[in-house]
Amino acid sequence: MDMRKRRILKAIVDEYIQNAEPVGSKSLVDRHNMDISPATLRHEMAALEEMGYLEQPHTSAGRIPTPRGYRLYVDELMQRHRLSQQEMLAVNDTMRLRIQELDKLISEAGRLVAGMTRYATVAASPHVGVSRLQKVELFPAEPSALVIVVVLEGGVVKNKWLRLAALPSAQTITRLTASINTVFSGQTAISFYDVERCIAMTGEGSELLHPILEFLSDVFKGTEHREVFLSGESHLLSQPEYRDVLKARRTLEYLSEQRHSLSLLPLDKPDGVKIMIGPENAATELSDASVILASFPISDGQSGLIGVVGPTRMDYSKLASHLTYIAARLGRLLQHEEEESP
Amino acid sequence: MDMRKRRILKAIVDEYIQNAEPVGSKSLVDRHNMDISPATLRHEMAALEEMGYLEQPHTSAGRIPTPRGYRLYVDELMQRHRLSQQEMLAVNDTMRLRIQELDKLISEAGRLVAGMTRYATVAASPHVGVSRLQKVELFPAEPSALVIVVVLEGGVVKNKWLRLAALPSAQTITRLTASINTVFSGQTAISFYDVERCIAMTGEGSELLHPILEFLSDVFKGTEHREVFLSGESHLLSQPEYRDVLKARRTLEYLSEQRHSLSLLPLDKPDGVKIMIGPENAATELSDASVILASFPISDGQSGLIGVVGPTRMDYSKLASHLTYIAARLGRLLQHEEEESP
DNA sequence: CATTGGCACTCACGAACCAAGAGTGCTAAC
DNA sequence: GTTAGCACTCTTGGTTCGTGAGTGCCAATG
Repeated sequence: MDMRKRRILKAIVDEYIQNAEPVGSKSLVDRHNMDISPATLRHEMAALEEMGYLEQPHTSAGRIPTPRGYRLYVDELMQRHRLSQQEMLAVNDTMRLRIQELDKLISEAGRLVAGMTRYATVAASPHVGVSRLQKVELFPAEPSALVIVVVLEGGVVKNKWLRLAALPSAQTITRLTASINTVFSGQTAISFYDVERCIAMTGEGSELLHPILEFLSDVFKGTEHREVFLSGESHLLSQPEYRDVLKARRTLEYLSEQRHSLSLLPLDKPDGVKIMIGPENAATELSDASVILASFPISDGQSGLIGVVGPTRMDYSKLASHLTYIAARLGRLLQHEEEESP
Repeated sequence: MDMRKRRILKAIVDEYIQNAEPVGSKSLVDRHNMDISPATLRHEMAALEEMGYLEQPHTSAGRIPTPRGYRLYVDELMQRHRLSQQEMLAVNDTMRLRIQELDKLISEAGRLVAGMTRYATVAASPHVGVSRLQKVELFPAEPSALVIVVVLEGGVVKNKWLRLAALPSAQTITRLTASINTVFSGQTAISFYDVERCIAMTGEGSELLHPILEFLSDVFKGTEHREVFLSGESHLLSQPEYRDVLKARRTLEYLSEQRHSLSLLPLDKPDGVKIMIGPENAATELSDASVILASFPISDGQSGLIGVVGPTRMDYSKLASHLTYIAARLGRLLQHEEEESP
């Protein structure tokens, strides 16, 4: 594949990304002041089509890139978009969000990206996989309620509000906490044997164990899948490829229903950006959409994901660099909070 | 307004809600086997139009209800839909969701409603307004991290993961916890004076107070607005009135952007269902949409909201009863968890 | 042999037009 | 007060047709 073909392909993809219209030989020559004639260009375009990088929506229309064309484009042709000083400043500024729960932070980051890129955005909490219990804490909170706080290794904190007929004594609470922590610290699930042991160890008040351990079990189960937050759905609708409501609905439906088990998420390269173009997506529902994902480290090896979803015709270059920057910033924010401001 | 007109109006609204098409005199007579002729019906329809309950999209089309028509319909005409045994069972079944954090529960409930009603759904956490601090708890969680847990009266629990260069001693932590609780328990905000007092009381280790109190302040601020969760957005697109992508986008944009300050939410009747039809919505962006909201009690006077958004042509009767039932169930679930299963 | 101008051909798109169908208002008769 | 009849209106869907952007092929050229 010679140099000229590459330049032409790049020009076509760039053009199509901008205008969303099949690009023809004449208009391309005009706009990109190339030094060849439309006829020559047509030859080359026919060749590129032959090779599978371009296609025609119908005879006698311009060419549009195939997924394979986009692939070559993102891998080799596109020039890396660099964030301007201004853009970086804007990110940093907005990023100074008040961090609270991890989940909140992540969903908020998704919203931020949606706002900045004007694309539909997915953000996912870490896939904790099996996560060890670090600590359980109980404390009375109201005349007749107990708050259970569960901390897992890696930063996940869950709590539950437990209403009771009567509040147990301080002593009982201490004993409960102690026995639960002794038995389950470092565990990754609740076994029948451990429950027995815990009941025995607790003695009086052990009837309270039931709801607490049930909650603990839910927490363990909950960490098995990542939680996925969606935002900026409306931006999908502003893309011309989703002018057809039915298509838009299908995509949106898929995104919001498969939220839980989004299988698109395996990200191998630890820190890189992953781009999935059209049919490269595992899900057939997304076979005419593209997904760009970036991961950000949260703590010891676990990482969250943030990315955008849109039509295959998307501004890969700009989005990739935006996502990289934001993910990096997010990772830094999460790992060394104390040194937050420069 | 005589009885017959009311019956006719009801029939028209029912019909239009089902079919989404302007209803004409002939088809109405056929389908609702009325005992009058189309011509008479036309007279009545003209009268109803005169009164402002009906309108024509264009001359020589059938009639559709005006917002005012819908209003009369929901206030006086529609028969209350009663949930079937099956439907109730389905609700209860799905409702047996694992309760964790309050926010999660609420957003999950929203998703549930979206799935059941096939409408776009909003769910809002309680508008706590000024909420008193009940308790702050700190505990070490990792070699170099501290988890802050803040409990407010009314059931809101917030936590934050605080990374530090070095973990303070157990003693210091106890002292910090004690002084914070002493000074701020029952408070609704952080005053400069209190901060001073707290620092003095803590003594050694008081440099840790800064990030903790900052978080506390964020929590106080955070409770000023309700948090709003959106789900089932894609259902909006399946309504024929949103076949126009532009309109759908505008509505969706409004819903997801105004999430924070949704001013549509003041609900006066404590336990009832509130229905806002078209222009009755404060927001002009929703002037051709309807909103049905139900509130559910969370604890002492505070309540959350759950509701659906759709075109003015919505199945008010069914939705209202569904929402009522779900909200009631939710409230019961939240207030007496222990007696969960019958 | 790659490049280019010329030419005939194709196809989506929008405008204009037309027929069918559903619905209306009005009027005169019951 | 109710109804049948009638003329009229307006949307909807299908067809036709011209236009324009684009193509492939070919012959001529450096």
